[in-house]
Amino acid sequence: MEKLDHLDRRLLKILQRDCARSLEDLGADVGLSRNAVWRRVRALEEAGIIRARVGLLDPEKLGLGLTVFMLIKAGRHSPDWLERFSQVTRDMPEILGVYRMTGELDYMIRARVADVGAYDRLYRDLISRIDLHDVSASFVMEEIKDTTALPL
Amino acid sequence: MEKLDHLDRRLLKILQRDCARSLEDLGADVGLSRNAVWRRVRALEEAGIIRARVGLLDPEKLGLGLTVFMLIKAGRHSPDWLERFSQVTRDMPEILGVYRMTGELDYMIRARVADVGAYDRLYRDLISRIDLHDVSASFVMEEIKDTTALPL
DNA sequence: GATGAAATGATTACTTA
DNA sequence: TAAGTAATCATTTCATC
Repeated sequence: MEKLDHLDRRLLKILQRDCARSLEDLGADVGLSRNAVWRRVRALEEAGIIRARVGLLDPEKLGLGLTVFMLIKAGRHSPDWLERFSQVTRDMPEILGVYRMTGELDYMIRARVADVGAYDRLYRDLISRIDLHDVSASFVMEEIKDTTALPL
Repeated sequence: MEKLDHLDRRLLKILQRDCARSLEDLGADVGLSRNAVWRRVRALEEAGIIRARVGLLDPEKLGLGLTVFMLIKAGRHSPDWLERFSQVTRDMPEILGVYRMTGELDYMIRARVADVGAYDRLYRDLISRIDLHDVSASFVMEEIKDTTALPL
């Protein structure tokens, strides 16, 4: 896919906030026929620019009121260790994000759990599966902002 | 809305990975007629358990290859300061997440930018708008996992 | 929870600029 | 190459059982 033009950007801007809008509706917003919109959206999907359309659930209502960030030092730094760490964290559904970082801390984990007790179980579970040198947790008291919408 | 049953959970599990599936399709997966699925999904939306349906875009393909976490100490702790901090960060589209934390650091910001230069502009922009005592940045070298799907 | 009708929306083929 | 028109096909929505 070639460069995005102004209309592509406007469509993406809308779709990354609400992907349930009809083509007609989108067309009215950006000033195109529903077909022109359809073709553009399909091209954006095929190019992988739109990676997925997903439902965003309310964590509070599902009993997942606590977000925790875990700051991790690895201890070991072999490729095997990283491979295992990746596998283990990908397999744990409470873990939503795992990032290898620059700076003092080696890795950061973002997780969603019910409460501090559930975090403790997650922590024990994790360290039983993989060797970690140092782990410290920071809990989120307030989510001031949290969006999946990228700047366009 | 009353408690979620097994079928609700199965539907949510599917929808939070792909919300473009047809009702028929979903029904085949969970063993329900399209209409039974329709009613359940609508109830989940009305209860706010499904908060939104959004398109997830590929940050790399949009020239936003760098994720940065900013660890922030506030300096001031007045309600006014917090109000202004919230407003300022909500207004900056590169900033995707802002969290008030327990522990030593007061706030954490998650942002997406093109490169280190773009981060520097974001940083300057932020500190020009709000008084911050201490800011340190950690860049993401590798995204091992990053999902919007909650554990069900 | 199921059935089926009516309304809406998505997709295709074709035409135009 | 990109967009519009119109016909067709699929899906959603809703009344009724």
